[in-house]
Amino acid sequence: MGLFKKYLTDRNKIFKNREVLRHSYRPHILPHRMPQIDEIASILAPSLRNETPSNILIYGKTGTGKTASVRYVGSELEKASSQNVATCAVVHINCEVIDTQYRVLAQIAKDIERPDETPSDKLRPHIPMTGWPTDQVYMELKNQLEARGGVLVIVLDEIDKLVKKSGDDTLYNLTRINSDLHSSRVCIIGISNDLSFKDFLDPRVLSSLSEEEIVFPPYNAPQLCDILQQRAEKAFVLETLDEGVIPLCAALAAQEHGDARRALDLLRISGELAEREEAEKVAESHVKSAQAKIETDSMIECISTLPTQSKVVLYSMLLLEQLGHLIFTSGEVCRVYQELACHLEIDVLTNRRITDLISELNMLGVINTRVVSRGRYGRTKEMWFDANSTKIQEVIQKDPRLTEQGLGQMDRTWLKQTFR
DNA sequence: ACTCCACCGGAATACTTGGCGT
DNA sequence: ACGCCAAGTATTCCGGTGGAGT
Repeated sequence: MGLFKKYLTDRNKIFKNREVLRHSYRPHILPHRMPQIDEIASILAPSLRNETPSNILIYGKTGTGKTASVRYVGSELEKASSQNVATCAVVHINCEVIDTQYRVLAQIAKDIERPDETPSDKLRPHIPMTGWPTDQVYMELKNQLEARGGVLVIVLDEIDKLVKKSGDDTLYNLTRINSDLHSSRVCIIGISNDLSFKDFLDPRVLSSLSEEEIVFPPYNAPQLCDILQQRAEKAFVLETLDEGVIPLCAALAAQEHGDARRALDLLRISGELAEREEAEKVAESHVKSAQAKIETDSMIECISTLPTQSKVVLYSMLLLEQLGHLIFTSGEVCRVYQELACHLEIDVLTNRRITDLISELNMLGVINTRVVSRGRYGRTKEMWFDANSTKIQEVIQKDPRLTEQGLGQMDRTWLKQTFR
């Protein structure tokens, strides 16, 4: 009973409304996105006169406000059309969740069902979540579109995921659906954060889909400041943020590709840290700890999901570091790995494979590597940890096969002799 | 049953500079 | 002093395999 009491009382010292800082929160004003919003709006405007708007392809890194902007324009469009004769509707589909042709078509059909359906609509068969041939779903969707008329804007969020998982058939069908329709029109907006997905597309689909292209550039530090400022006013109790907090969050996130989500995470976690240590205000020191926390958290997450073999390779490096080596070569790591793998009675991979795993660890940012040529003594790759490796060791040893007991019997004298 | 993908390793080729021959 | 060689992996290319998904 009394356990949570202290959390209930003076809890609102720092946060007024924490939800405002979450990714799912949708602000009413999107700072520094007016040019993009205006462009989208001007492209979609013909739909209010019952004309077909151009299809749009939108690019931009994560956290640049693509989805939020499109949703904003979409809701404004629906608002405008309700005062107008023409009927415009917007369907928003996240292709990371809905990732097959069947489910995309079914979802669109489901979303355009109107609550005020006439009796004849009631007779219309409901598309089941599974069971129909895809062309039948396609036909049914077409019928529904014809029945409701007007213009339907279909937003395909994370469209690259859809193309990657189930090819470009869906897009092909959707782009040519207009030629089968008489009393209604369809417009497609594709949102992607990966430019290279165009390569997987049929040229015809691509040209039809990218009649208009809009790029969302990353935010710079001052822009992120504005965004944070706007949210902070709603999220935090007045005067609980030190002056430098927001600029620091913005600067750190701007270094990291200008991701607004990252900036909001930083701000939120800074606040949570301050709250936890019952500070009066959020200080810059909290932001720095938040940054470190985010980094180690993602590192821990990353390492713990590594395949066993990679962990063993990483452990080999840790052993070398404990022997006082700050920098090790691939040859050394391979030798330690082989000994280690032998003791653990797991498959011993060849050096060929180890070098691949090392490169992978480098890509993930767990270690740093550098290729060096040592003249007569060959060419090798040097690697080292940059953060404190103790965290990494803790995570690695959570793997049941890599605990101290399992390795206690290992012949460490061999190690010491070889790598003095 | 069939396809696709992640994982694996062999062989060939690329790379770079200290050392050695001249 | 100069230039080529060789060491020792990196890197690339490619083909095989087993398991997951459909």
